Amino acid sequence: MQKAPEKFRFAAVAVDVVVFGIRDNELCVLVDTVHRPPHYDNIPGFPGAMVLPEENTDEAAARVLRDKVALQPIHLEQLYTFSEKDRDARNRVVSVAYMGCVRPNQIETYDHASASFVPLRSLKKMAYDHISMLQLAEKRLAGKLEYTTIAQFLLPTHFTLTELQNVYEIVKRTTFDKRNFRKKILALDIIAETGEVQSGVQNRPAALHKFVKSTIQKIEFLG
Amino acid sequence: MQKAPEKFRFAAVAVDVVVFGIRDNELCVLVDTVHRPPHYDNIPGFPGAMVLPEENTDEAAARVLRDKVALQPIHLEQLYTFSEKDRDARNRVVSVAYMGCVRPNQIETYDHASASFVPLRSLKKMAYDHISMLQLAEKRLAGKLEYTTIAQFLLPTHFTLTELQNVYEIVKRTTFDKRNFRKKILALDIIAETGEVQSGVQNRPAALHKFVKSTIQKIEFLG
DNA sequence: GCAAAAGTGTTAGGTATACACCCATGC
DNA sequence: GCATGGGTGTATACCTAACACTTTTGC
Repeated sequence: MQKAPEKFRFAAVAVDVVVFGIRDNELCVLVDTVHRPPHYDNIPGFPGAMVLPEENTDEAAARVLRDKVALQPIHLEQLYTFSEKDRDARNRVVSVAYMGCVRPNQIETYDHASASFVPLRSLKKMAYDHISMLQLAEKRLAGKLEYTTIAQFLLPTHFTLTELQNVYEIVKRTTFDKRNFRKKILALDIIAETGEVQSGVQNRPAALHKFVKSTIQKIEFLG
Repeated sequence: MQKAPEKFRFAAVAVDVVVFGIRDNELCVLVDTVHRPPHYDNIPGFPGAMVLPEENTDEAAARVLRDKVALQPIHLEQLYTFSEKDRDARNRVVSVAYMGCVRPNQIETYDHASASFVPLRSLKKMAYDHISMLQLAEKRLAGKLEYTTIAQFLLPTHFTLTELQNVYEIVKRTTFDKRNFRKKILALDIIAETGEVQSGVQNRPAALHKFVKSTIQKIEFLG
């Protein structure tokens, strides 16, 4: 594959990845530390990298997570492309942003020198235009809960109905009636009992459920 | 603004624009003629161009329509970014695809040497990966009808309720009961009577309506 | 037996659906 | 007066929302 003509190659194509996960009943994102004097001095930013000649942007997003922050997200999808001329003060970079999800155990065991999962509310300033990315990603995630089974990627494979309801309540910043939530979600036929129950809890153990399909599905609008 | 380092500038960033409009009760898109031997020999493709140093991709998409096909769409939004390594056989091009809408009078009066509005069903083969873009854009448009007021951009500013219903039926490839459709759409309080009626029709003239807000709004899910 | 979370039904109000006829206009 | 599309109401089924108590377990 040839390079494009020089005059059109003023910009680099990058990917940045917003990875969501839930910890301690809070929505968190994975941020790395950006240190690029003189513009950025140890400020949080999403993991990202330039796209390489031998990969497309999906592959670049997966590589960034694997190689830069040692993480394999359970779900990854394209979010939006950010192309403002001055979004990177050093030179022209067009960034294809991705959104990902990880399960709670991936957060609990996560350990990295510079990157970590932090609650959304703790992020006031971020490098580049990453605050815009975060806002858009959060909206997209909340939206997708309503019409897809994306919630499964923020849960263990086997989970209780209360845990599932918590995902909805945390991401959508609202509360639901327990009985109505269960009726609605069970009527969709997207989850099934595993037959197992919780262990090691001090109260009545809840029945464990799983998503019938392990890939993302469309569901009927779930307020 | 500097250029990015040479090693990351192997790709060019392009935009391609999928413009929808309705003519003769059919959903049409604007296609231009791609003639790039030896790969493409007068095959339809969406208008596109390389992004220039002095613009972002939104601006590039607007410029492409203005300068290449002499069209000012009434609505334009980012669709998806296509980055497969071999999507352009000549060299590496990452394309940020946009979706636009035009009103019927813009189609009726449209006249251009190489570009034209054609019904979707007439497009079997297209240049590059433009068939994928078209499929995604069509799905996005149908989806957005349900939860936004995007339909307004496919209609004259003053329209009849039947015309509005036709937009939904054509794009979603289905039919609705007239009374139920009207009840639902009127209950949303997004459209108002203009006080005018149709003229020059052979039957009872329909009342003309308009969208209360001329920008795209979120609405409650409208099946 | 107490603390903690799990699990479960009913009712009422509102929404969605199915359905058919009369109206206004131009020719 | 006829052809054409415009405009309207009701009854039923379904879905949604509000609401509180009993069960099971570990300690």
